[in-house]
Amino acid sequence: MAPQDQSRKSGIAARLLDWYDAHHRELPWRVAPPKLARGERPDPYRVWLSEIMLQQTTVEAVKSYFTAFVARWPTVGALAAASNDDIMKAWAGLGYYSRARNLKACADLVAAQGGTFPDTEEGLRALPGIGPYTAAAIASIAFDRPAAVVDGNVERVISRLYRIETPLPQAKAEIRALVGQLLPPNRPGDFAQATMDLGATICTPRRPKCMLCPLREDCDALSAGDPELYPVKLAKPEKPLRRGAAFVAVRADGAVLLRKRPEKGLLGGMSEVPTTGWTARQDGETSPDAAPFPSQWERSGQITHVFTHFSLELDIYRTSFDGNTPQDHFWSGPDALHGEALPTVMKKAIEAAIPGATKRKKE
DNA sequence: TACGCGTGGAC
DNA sequence: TGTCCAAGCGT
Repeated sequence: MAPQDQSRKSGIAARLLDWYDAHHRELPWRVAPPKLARGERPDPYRVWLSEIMLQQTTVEAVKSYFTAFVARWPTVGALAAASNDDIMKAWAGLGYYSRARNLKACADLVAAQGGTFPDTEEGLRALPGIGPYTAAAIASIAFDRPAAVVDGNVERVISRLYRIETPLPQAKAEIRALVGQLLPPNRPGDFAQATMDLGATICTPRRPKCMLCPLREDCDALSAGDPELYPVKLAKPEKPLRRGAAFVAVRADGAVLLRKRPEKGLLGGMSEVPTTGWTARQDGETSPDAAPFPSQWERSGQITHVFTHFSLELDIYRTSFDGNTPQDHFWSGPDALHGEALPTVMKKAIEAAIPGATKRKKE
């Protein structure tokens, strides 16, 4: 690298760290720079837990889940001792449920090693649910390792800083290399968090606040006047529409009939009301013939829900039922329903049939 | 490499 | 409204 390039890069890192010292966000899982300077270290368990929860998930959505998890399971050993079912219930609503299954698998492995997390990128990368980003994040934030942390924020900051025309995800390798060159040797964890904070608060996807940016003098895209055009991304495919029906059976005591979904795949390991398959769109009405048992099914509305790769329309049917419990189903009483491992789409379905049923009871 | 995998908020 | 997108991972 030419000397002037090296000088530019160390300047960028220094300006970013100065900005972070003054403007970093206060987050429940974060140890702020002043405490780090006094020798305080982050708890690797809390760093790991927060990073898993934050995968493709907003900080605001994660906060209450993180607080609840660490209050209930303060250590990785406590989490390993919990049941899969309790963890799925606690995760319900946060989405991407394979994360919860991998969380438990990872906790079991770490607890079996004495409760100590690996302190290298390579060691962390071998654990379930920990990919390139999360391994680098934990290694740098919890263990002060000089790792190149590249998430969506970093991709955006770097692609604007260098006005990278290569579309994502193709540009990822180039971005990772640039981050590696920018990385300051003394504060890798703060550098990673600073870049992410900058991306989340200043270098935002739309209407970035360039006038407030500590890197405005360094930014190629700002110089060219078009920071919002970066990062360049490939067009996304259209979302197909699928349709189906969901069946809400209510017992005289208010209990709702549920069953458990298969461990793998969409909403794996979560609970649901019985439904038909979710097929490509068909015209016309669904019919109650596909219900788990014959009954006086009454059409009770329709819900729509949008998943990552398809939209779903479910016709909702309701019935009162007091016969035998169908095979592989179970009843959840009105006091238990809000604590079930119900994904949001299933709460919507139940709410359409029994308004208020999944809401937490008032004390 | 490309796809499957949730949810809620911002605009 | 629809569209984008948020601290990605597993296969």
